[in-house]
Amino acid sequence: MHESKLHRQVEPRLREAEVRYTKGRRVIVEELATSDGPRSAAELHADLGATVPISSIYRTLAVLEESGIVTPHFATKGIARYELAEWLTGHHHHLVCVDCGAVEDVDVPDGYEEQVRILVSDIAGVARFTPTNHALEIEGLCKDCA
Amino acid sequence: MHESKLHRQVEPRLREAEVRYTKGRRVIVEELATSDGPRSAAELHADLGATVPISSIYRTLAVLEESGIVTPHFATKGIARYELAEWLTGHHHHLVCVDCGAVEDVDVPDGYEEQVRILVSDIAGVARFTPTNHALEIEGLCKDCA
DNA sequence: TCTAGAATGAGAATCGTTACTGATTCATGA
DNA sequence: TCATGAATCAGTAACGATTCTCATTCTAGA
Repeated sequence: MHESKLHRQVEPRLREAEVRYTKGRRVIVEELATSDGPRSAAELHADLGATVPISSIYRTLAVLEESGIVTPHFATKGIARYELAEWLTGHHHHLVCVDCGAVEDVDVPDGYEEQVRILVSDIAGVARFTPTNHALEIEGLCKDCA
Repeated sequence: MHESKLHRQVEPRLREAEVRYTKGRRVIVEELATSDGPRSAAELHADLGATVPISSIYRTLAVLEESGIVTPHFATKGIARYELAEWLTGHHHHLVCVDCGAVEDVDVPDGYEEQVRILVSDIAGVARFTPTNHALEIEGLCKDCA
């Protein structure tokens, strides 16, 4: 996705939330857009060469989460990783390496995704649960750790 | 599941790992067996009426995890919840309430589960990923929060 | 029973994360 | 452009979950 297009999508959403789209926030959004999986605050801090204080990263992520720009992800013990929300990136699932903890995004072919949607609504119906989203986490060994 | 049967399953596995199946460990295993979803260390501490020190609970959970008796679960920010491993309870998935944070186990009918298994192995194949397990997390509102 | 190694209890230390504070930057209207 | 107040920033303190340390207690085998 082109950065400018991304910013054009994010900006109105933040304006609606009465939050400024500042340079610091743009940097985080761009960094998340170029990652191929969710990133933790510490990883973003390193990615950006420690140019942004860790506290600002946490604060920015909190603001972006509240505005629906990013979503948190908790597959690994003790740390939260964030990625751009699905309305920006499209629906996808995760490959979680049980060895090194890396998380990679994967797209699911439409036919399969349809099956999953049916499955989810059936299961939820039986349990009197109102589903809003679903996540298929595939655990295993990534190509580096295999 | 009868407690005695459960202990008969757990015991040899711990012996194999050269770990003792002590009274404190039995108490945690029993408590997990009677819960209908994963429990955090703090929740177990409360469930057991603070009779077991919180540090012992963490240590016991770590030992049980290493021996493959329990598996951790991280759907909620900042806290780990544990449940008996699937070889003791059967394969299942989770309903995660985005409002109150409660996690409930749910069984998936065989036909559906087969679809999911095929989906997982296909996706993993494309990404050169070696899957060991998968988890379908259904987020939404539980019957109390709807 | 005795002994060595394992497990436990209690508290301190650590880690990721969040909250707070004062300084700085920004957006707006004169 | 300049002044003003609001928003944001950086740095640090505080926080809760988890891990570590070590003295004590327990357990299994000699």
